[in-house]
Amino acid sequence: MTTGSELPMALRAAYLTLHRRSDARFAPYGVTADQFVLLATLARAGTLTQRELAQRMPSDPSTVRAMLVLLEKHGLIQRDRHPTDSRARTVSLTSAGRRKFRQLFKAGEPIRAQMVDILHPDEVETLVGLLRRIAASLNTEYASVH
Amino acid sequence: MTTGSELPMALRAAYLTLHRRSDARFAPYGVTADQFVLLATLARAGTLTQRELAQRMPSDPSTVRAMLVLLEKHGLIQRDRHPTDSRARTVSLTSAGRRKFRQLFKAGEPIRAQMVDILHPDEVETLVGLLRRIAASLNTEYASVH
DNA sequence: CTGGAATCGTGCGTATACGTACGACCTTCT
DNA sequence: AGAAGGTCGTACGTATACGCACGATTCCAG
Repeated sequence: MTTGSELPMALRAAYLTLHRRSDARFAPYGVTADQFVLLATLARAGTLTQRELAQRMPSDPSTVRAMLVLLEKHGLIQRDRHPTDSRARTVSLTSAGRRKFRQLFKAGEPIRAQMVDILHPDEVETLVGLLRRIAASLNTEYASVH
Repeated sequence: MTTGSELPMALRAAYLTLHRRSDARFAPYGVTADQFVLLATLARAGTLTQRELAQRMPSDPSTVRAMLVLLEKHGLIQRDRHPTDSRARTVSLTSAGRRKFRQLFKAGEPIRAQMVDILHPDEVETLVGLLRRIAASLNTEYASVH
């Protein structure tokens, strides 16, 4: 209400709605919304360690691992030993993964378009900027009194 | 990138960051961020059916049910038979639930404040408005060609 | 007032989101 | 070199987020 709850609630509602729609949209391809995010991140970056991938999603490393195990089983990504750091594993798309990503990107187009169409171009830019400021701020522990 | 992916990604990043921070903040009270949302919704509305509660969160009814089973076990909410509709069950906070909610609301204050402090008041209003338009739009199936 | 459609809650299966603890390995400092 | 401390991935447990199918009930059309 008159409290500061409106922003968090609106953020939650918007995200969950987007997530539901995306899941439904990608389901016929046997892929989830979050898997799409992972594939998109890899498509952009090429090869990453699991850690780097998790940071860019952004998601927890242990969550990403579970997703990778699944996606590897489905043949969309591959994990190899890191050339110099034998703790790490590198992750990249297979050619099947690249192909699948292109399909998904097309399939998702209507949703992205719908989000953008109801806003003016300026508003999109504003919104993205505000969201990024929020995320950046919430990632810092906000040095309290000491 | 230059595609429409920025908005969905920024929305995802902002929400997940908020969710992590909130979870960490509420953990000492034995409550999750989503449970807080549920309690807050009940605190505002009083008594609701499970269905109505799910719509307002907004979450899936089966998700809400699982949360209610947990919260009931913890003594924070109670479920009773609906007076006129014997299919439905009504949900409301117990007095322990109301007490807990007041604590949580205070505990969450710094996070809400942090979100608002880095924005001008106008920006907060703008952001909430934009998020609501997005959510509303994505909830409608966007009548395609026919 | 009766038979079909819609609605409520439940149960089950899968995927995500974390936190935490662990072993293996790298790095750095002495 | 050797020890201390950090980092990488893994494994496990819990909570959410759904979809789907089911039985029970209510609602509505005829």
